Amino acid sequence: MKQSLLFTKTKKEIPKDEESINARFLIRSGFIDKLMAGVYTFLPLGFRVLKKIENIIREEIKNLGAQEILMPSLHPKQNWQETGRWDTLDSLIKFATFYTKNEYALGPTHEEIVSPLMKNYIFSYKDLPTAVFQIQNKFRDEKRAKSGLLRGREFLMKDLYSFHKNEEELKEYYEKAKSVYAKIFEKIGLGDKTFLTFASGGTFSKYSHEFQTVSSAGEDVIYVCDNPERKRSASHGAGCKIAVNKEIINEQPECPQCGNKNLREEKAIEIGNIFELKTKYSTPFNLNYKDENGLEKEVIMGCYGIGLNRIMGTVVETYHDEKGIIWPKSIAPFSIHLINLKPDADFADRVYNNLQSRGIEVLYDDRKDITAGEKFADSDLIGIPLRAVISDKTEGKIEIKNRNETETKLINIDDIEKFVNNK
RNA sequence: CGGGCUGUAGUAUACCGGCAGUAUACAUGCUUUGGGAGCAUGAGGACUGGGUUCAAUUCCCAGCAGCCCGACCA
Repeated sequence: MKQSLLFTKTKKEIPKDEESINARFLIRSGFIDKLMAGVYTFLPLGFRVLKKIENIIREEIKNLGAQEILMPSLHPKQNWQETGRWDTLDSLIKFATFYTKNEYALGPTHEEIVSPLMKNYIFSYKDLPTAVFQIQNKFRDEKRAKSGLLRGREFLMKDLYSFHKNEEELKEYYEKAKSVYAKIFEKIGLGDKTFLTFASGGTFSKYSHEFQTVSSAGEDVIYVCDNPERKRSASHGAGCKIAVNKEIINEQPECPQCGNKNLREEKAIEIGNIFELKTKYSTPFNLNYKDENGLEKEVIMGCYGIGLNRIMGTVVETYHDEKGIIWPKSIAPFSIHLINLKPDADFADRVYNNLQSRGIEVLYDDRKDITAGEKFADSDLIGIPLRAVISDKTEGKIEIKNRNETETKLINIDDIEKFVNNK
């Protein structure tokens, strides 16, 4: 992508009325644009990041055998009345249309839709287990949207629903979902700071589980265990990686996994959660199946969510310096930021075309009449992990630098790929 | 939903009961190119409604919007 063609521009001024680091950097650098409180447009750069996150999630969720679908955002009133949540769920956005006076809701979650949907397809124990997921915008009437992408009124979410014959089968799936989730956050670059957190609400383990990323921008308070004696197999060994949510710390004052009593209080952002729904939604919608003996039984359900916008905001909160964002490679909008400082673009154009032909995602700052300082400042702000500079000083070579380092290297064009692919 | 603060140009801000100023971004021209460059010229502005007043962008009230704190958050 040639930067001269990018319609967005960076801004020097810090946006008024944006306190959070993620909103400030993402708006200044042209990743997002605010429409209203908690509602943002994803601009070309931001959209690329969102898609990267989405693809990582999609790829991993396949390991759970779930099939991707897309359910409507516009929901009929009746489905929400079946469960009573039309009246009890404060954050449900409800409205009546002007002409027909029909009443609808905008989907904040999809238990009320997916349960009657699957009733059309699940009849027998032979149809179970099965699972569906979607990546879709959700709507919630947050009383107080805040902190940029961290708490929005419209946001992209991956929601997965699993259907089982019995609780043992659900539990098995639930455990598998736990490890898939850990893998996802690892890939996105939040693994080191993300803790499997025990919260209230479960039954078979008496807990539900949240994935909480330690951050000063977080709204939640958790008590983390990073006991190095007990390393979680799925992680890279940053200790136990378990935490307890504040809401249950009094009943659960020690690490549920290793018994460590020295838990550390931290603020954290909830970026994912997993719930056992059991028959909470199969009952009102009569979602049943026939077992081997022809007996009618209720389908056992689980649900599993990940907030994509929130992940993007959390990454910016976690990885930045005073100059701008520092994207992890896996979700950066581009792999390399190529900057031309020479008066003529011949060599830089060749390098750009060469990289493109090798399938490397490159943002090429080909803008004329922009000073070196401004290009560097923009590059730091946008935060692509690798920067390549071509100037009169580089004499046919390319100066390369990681965003999070100060050391530069002069290399030949053929060696660029090594830097793109390696850490 | 309670409390507080704030609405001035695309953005960020200043002053003021009587001609609204600056920076940045934008347009044009020239100069400039290793850390947000310089000169010149140009275009662009007081959230909405009501009140007080000879006169309101300024003071008062209401609405709307935004931010912060709290409560809430499948």
